Amino acid sequence: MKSIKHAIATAVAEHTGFPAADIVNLIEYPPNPELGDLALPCFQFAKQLRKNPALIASELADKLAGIDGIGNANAQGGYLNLTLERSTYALSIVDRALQSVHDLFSEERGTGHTVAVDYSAPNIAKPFGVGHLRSTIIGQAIVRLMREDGYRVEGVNHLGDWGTQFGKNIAAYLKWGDEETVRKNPVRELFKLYVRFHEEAREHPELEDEGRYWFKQLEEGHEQANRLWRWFIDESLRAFQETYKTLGVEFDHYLGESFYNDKMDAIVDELRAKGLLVEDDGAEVVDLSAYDMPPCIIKKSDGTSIYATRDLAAADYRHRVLGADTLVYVVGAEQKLHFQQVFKVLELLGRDYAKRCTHVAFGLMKFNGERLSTRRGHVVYLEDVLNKAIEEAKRIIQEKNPNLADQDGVARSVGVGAVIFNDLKTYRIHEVDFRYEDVLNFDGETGPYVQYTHARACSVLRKAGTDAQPLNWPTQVQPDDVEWALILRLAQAGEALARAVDEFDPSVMARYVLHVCHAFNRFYHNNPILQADDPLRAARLALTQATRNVIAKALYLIGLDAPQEM
RNA sequence: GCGUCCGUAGCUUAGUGGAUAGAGCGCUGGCCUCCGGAGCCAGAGGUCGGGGGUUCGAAUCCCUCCGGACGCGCCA
Repeated sequence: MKSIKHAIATAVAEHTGFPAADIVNLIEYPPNPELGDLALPCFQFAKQLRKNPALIASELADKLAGIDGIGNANAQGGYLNLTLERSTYALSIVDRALQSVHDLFSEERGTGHTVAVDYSAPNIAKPFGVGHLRSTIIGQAIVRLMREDGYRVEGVNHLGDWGTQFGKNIAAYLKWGDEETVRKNPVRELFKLYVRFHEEAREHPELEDEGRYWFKQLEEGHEQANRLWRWFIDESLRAFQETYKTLGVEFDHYLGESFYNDKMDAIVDELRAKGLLVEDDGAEVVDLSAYDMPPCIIKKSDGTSIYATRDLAAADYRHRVLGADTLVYVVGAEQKLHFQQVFKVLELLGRDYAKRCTHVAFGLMKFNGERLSTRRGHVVYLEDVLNKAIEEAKRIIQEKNPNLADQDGVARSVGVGAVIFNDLKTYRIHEVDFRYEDVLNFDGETGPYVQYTHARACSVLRKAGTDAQPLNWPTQVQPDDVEWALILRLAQAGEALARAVDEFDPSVMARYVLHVCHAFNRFYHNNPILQADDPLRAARLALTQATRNVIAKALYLIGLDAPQEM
């Protein structure tokens, strides 16, 4: 699609004197396919050229009719509408989808860049709730999308394994904990203790001091404190790995906050040497009032570190050791100010990568309209959600496809896919009110719908037995309207990837693949494939396989499995 | 109070300067002697939160008001 747009823009630039690069962005898809395949509104040119838009459009139509690949050009109410030569174009798109679907999606725009993506980052000794789902799967999708676009990507899990909360964990465990009970169900028991700590702290605020005391002990290397802390981490990590395995999520590095304990002094010293550190109420801060921001606390008044300090050290580590020139943080929108402060401090430190830091914010996840709060023990366990979805998938399989092999495996792919897709399909900044009735509905714009479409295409190809034969679109076949609509969708894969990457927004890809599926299902419904006669049958089989490749790739990019049967 | 974000059909939402505002869920109706009905087709349902402005053209940009969420120094 890009090359044809380019050819059009070049010709229009010649005629109007406007830069071709700007014209490319003006080209759009007409609201109604009867108008044409591509359109260029000519209103912008009117002022400069001192002609009315309708006249410009019709002059351009004459000019463009001769371009290779353009079947028809006509003017309509200030718009220049263009129709492509269907069979030529069908061959080129289907061929690319069959030979190398990667090339259909990617122009390798990220070549030469390394990006560190920070995602998931669950807290040790706390359950993995649905709230953590968003960062985890948005981040995983961004990793795959950027890799597809040619970036070298380092996925980092910035585990919450340090901070005052562990002082609280330790204090609570020493007060009320019992080794035996914790050992049996570590995350759940530790969490119970943590919640109790906050409940009792409401009546006895001195508990907070006790928590801070134990955190200070931890930072100063107190032996028992460190042993307990290590234990909490081992147990939690084991539980998290299970969840990641179910979700199909992977990381290149597990680098928790504690990893930076010995790397913060360098940053603090540098801040001090550059005169950026000032004392304020006993704490050491970077004053950001010149940028209309509250100060960034670097050291608390009791001398212990804080998350901003760790984020600064982590940023340097990702740049220097991991080689990243671009840093991406997939973290909730409520931390927006924090990241603005950290990025500003990096800039003040003279880090050249500071301008290539992005906070990919997303909206809060609520449950039945209520805010989830780990402190108050209000959590929805992700494990429970996934299990329910998998059960529902299994139930539907038994109802609709009882002879399917590997029902458990497929039910897992479909159930998990439903949960992931439900989260990714909406623009990430919106709040999500998690409701089982939505997640467990497998009709309409859902993961199972996309997977079903993929399985259906696979089924046709299996029956045709053509998997080994080279397929392609025979040029003597003219695509009909339904086939053409599908081909045009496939042709937009590259635009979908580029936009998803530029906006760090997987929902772009999720919506794209929904459009592909709808176009394919329409095609499937209207046009017999296997019973067609040969040039047509070959064409439709090729289109089916091209579509299957595109769907499979898109599903992979947003982190869903693509079962061949379901 | 200040700052940021969000407000589009009953619900979830797409579209962020261009043609009659597009989908899905739910609701109503139609389509399996035919490649998988987790599908396809059609219908009802919209003062694009209100008002003002900029523009040939505004859901989209600016101002203002209303509603909601989040944030605003030692939690992350």
